[in-house]
Amino acid sequence: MDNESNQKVITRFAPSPTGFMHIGGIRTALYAYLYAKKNNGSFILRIEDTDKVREVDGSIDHIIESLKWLGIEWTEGPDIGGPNAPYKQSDRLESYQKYAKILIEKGFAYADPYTEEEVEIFRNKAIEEKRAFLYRDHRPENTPVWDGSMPLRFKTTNIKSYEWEDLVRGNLKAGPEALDDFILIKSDGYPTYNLAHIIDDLEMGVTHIMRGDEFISSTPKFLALYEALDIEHPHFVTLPPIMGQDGKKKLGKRDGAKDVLEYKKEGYLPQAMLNFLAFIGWNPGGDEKEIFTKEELINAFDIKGIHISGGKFNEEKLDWINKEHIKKLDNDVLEKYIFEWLPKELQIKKIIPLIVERISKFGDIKTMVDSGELDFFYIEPEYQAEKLIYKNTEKGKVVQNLNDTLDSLKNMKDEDFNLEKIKIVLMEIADHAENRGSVLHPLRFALSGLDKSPDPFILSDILGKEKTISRINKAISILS
RNA sequence: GGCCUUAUCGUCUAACGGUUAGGACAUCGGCUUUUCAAGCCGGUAAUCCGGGUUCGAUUCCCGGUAGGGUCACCA
Repeated sequence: MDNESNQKVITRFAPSPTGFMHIGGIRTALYAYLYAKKNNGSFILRIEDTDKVREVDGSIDHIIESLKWLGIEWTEGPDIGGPNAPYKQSDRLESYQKYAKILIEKGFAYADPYTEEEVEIFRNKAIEEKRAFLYRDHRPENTPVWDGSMPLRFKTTNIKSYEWEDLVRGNLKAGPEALDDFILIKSDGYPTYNLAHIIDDLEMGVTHIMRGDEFISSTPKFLALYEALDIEHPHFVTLPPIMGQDGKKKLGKRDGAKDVLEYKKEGYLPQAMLNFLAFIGWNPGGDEKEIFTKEELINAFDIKGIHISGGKFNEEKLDWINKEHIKKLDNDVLEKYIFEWLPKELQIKKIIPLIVERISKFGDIKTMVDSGELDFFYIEPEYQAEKLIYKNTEKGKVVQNLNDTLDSLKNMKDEDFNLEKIKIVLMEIADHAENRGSVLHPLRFALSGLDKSPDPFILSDILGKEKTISRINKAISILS
């Protein structure tokens, strides 16, 4: 346990319901979850719905569905309640009001009489002059009594540099420029993130805050607020950014970050996703092992292994991880997974072994379905004649081989037409040919019409005698 | 622009002053098999640049360069 103080670890994931969950958000949730689990602590799901303009209907359900799919389970949250309920910030307005009043009384907060437009003018002037915008440069001398109709701002009274410890980044510092009179309560009565998250973390006893590096810059403001309230701050755990596939930009909703549930639709296993996400920005050290189950991740997780620099989202690696997790599935689980993805026409027991055989090679069944690898079963394949030719084999020889296989298969009794017997019959012909490929390749192609496909034995078995024979006939006629 | 911050193969990374700089994905080559694939084996490939500190720097310090973040009545 790397929790020094023997205090129970309490982490939280606090998304705002402004749309879908993307990779970055999920990864933050995952680390908070893993750390809490590792230390037998609590993991809180808290909804930060203080921005009523940006709120998107259905987001909360979507967030919950995303986390549940991945198996990231919370011990307290809006759907299950808990000792610190409620878990939606819009239901906690009284708390924020209470602390706002305390701040006003202490002289740490004041009403902002400017309109948004007036502040905007100040800001634009600063941008024009290539300065950082600071509201406190424009702080009015005499501020009105706060009646809730105006924003309430934090009053920065101690302009100084701050230094603080981050469990990942070490000692961080920022100059006085980072301090400003930020808004605590908006004119619509809702608190800003700045105030709300600090009050909630305090009331919920959060010990470790996992969050992205975009919060480093605003940490001095939070530190000033912690000081004003005379409370201790939780440990800061800054996570490295996840960059987009193309390389440069931090992965965000605007830059093509996908909804995690999209990955579910694409056939990725939740455990593969979890494994992959954990490894963008964290590593247990050592070599070799890269495939981890959720339990193994919990066991291995350590804040010391979190990286400081960002990593790119690499889908090729995700594909490989997914493949490895598919290989680990028990047969009955795998069958269930396969059936979920199969088109109705293919939902027959007999095809399962074929797919089981193929799936660990392709990595995911969605790819198999989308690439048309399974269409051969109910759609007669179309292909170019030359595709039937194996390497340098003469055309006449190919036709002859196809005729030989056709005759042998025709002669099989219907009740003998099964995988085992088909294999014996076909291998008999193949072994007597100058090379096996000249027999097996044309047959495989005639049956599937695919460059990559299962072997001709299993194809024949699944298609059945009638379809197998008619497709061989078709191939012969194409070649003649 | 101010402030903060980062930097190892193409990509994800290991290394906690001393290694032939290791692994994985991708790529390339070989082997094997029942065609293709898959599998197995192997190869190519990296410490951003310049100064220090040190007997010795990927590792510590400074500067440069290049990235990222932030400067909202968003979180």
